[in-house]
Order: sequence, then C-alpha cells, then structure tokens
Amino acid sequence: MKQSPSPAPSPDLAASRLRAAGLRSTRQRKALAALLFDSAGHKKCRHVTAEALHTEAVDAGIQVSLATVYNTLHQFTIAGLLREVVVDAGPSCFDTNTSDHYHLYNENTGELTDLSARRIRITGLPRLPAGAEVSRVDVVVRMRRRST
Amino acid sequence: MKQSPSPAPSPDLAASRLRAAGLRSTRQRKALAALLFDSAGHKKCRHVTAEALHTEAVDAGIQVSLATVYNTLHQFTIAGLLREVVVDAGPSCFDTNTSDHYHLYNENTGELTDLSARRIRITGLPRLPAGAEVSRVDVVVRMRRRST
DNA sequence: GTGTTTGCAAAGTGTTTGCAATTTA
DNA sequence: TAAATTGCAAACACTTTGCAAACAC
Repeated sequence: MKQSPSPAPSPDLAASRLRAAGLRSTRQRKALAALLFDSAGHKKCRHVTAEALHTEAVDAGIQVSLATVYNTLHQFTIAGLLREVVVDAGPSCFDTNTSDHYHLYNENTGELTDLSARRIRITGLPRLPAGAEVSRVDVVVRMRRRST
Repeated sequence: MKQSPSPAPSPDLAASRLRAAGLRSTRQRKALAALLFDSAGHKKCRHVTAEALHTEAVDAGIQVSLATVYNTLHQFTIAGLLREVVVDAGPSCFDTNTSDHYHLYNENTGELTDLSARRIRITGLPRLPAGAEVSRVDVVVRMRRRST
C-alpha cells in the first residue's frame, strides 16, 4: 500500500500540533494524532471509538496499547483537540470536529454524522439561575428506516 | 399516612397499568411500578438509575434483585412506560416522563431536569434521505456554575 | 399445568488504574 | 536526570445472561 512518493501521513505536523496543545510529543501520540487529524483519504470529521482507533493503529503497524489509546483520547479531549460524543450506551465516541455542531445518528447502522450548527436554530431555552451558564447544548437527531 | 379515604399509594393501579402494557403483574413489577409512577411525594418526573431504584426498593422493604430491576426497567421502556435517557457515560437513566421533552443537565451535580418541548423550537434540521424518518430528537442543555 | 418470571452468580462490556520500565525534554 | 509516559495486567463499574426454582394465569 505504500506506493508513491506521496507524503507519509504528515511528518511533524502531528508533533507541532501536540506542542501547541501542551502535550509531550511521544511516538504514540504523534501516530494517533496523525491518524486522527492528518490521514489523507479520511473525511475531515472522524468519529472513533478507542477500540477502533487502536485497531486502526495496530493495522498500520503502530505499536501502541489500548490503555494508551484511551488515555490519549482523553488527553486530546481535555486539550480541546477532540470532543467526546455520547449518543447511547456502549463505547464512547470521539469526534475530531470540535466546532459548534450537532449530530445525526442512524439507529439502523450506528453511523454518526455531523450537522453544522449554522443551519440549526434552537429557541425557547429556559433562563438559567444566576451564576449558571450553558456549557453546551447537545442535539442528536435520531433517524431510522421508515417502518410504518 | 393512610389517613383519609384517599387511596393508599395505588393498590392495584400498578397492576392494571402493567396489564395495559401487556406485562404480567408480578409482585416485583407491581412494586417497582408503584415506586416509579404512583408514589406520593414524588415529582411527576423521575429520573432513576437501576442501582438507585433497587436501593429505593430494598429500603422500602421490597424484595427484588438488581438483575430484575434491570430487566424490569427495560421491559417498561419497551412497553412505553419509561424512556431511557443518555446524557453521558455511566449508569443509564430512565425517565418516567415519556412525553415529548428535552433535558437540562447540571454538570456540577449530575441533576437531570425535564424541559417541556412546548417552549423549545428547533429549526433548520436537515432533510433526510427518502425512506428515512426522524425517530426522535434528543436535546441536552448542559449547564454549570459560571466559571470565568 | 404451562409458559413466564425471578434470583443468583457468573460472564460480558467498556474503561480505568497501579506500578515498573521506558522515554522525553 | 527529573518528570512524564507507556504497557501490562488486574481492577473496575455497569449490565446482561444461563439456568433452576418459583410464580402467574
């Protein structure tokens, strides 16, 4: 599969990204960051579980333990590089899209898609008690094949 | 508390509710249904975890196993008596309010409150592919103490 | 009676953690 | 070299399941 001179998934792009986020740039973090953020052929927005990312890394010949993948995903999330998404029970999902957006969840396939928050408008939200603020509004549109 | 002719916390109300839902009325189900739907002094809308409901039942002198509580909560959910709510990882929550509504989640306390869907309007949702339908739109407003 | 439900304990997920060895800055 | 990170395996939290005994109808 390593066929042409086309650049291997970003040489030190990952490293600088890590630095910018205040994280030490280790072999494992660089590799995972490259998979998450820089791989060509990937859509901009990825939704991965720890398990899936670990498999992907191992398949790509990257030696990293599942525990480290978990830890790394959380560190990336805290650093603001990822956002954790909860649609239902089961493995939690990490989203490379950290901008303001919502989700479309396909109940039949489990597929998760981003919905730009630009088009969607939510009105009538309640006034919060003083001293409180909205940290985020999560919206999940659940869709399925029409049954009736 | 059984003072007036006013009915004690629903004698067979729970039983008939179960029948209506097509569930056999067993001792455990009746007791759990009574706790969930009929207890005086409770708010109309309850958000319980399996663990919490089990504890509550045991404290009330009801003999029931945690496994049965889990099973019963799912049966109630399938029967449309409850709705499962996911706000984040951790134990899943069951909501006695099955009407159309959203949730306010207090990140500091973990408290979950219902938001009537009547006031809230969501516009700009995407058109779905033919043959697909929206099964539900989940909205969670996450609030916290103002930090900045 | 017959099919359903229960409870237990065991197995199953998905995730976190303690700690020695390794790596980074 | 000091501090952070890794990997393993064990622990963990939450949930489901297999199966025999108990129960509802």
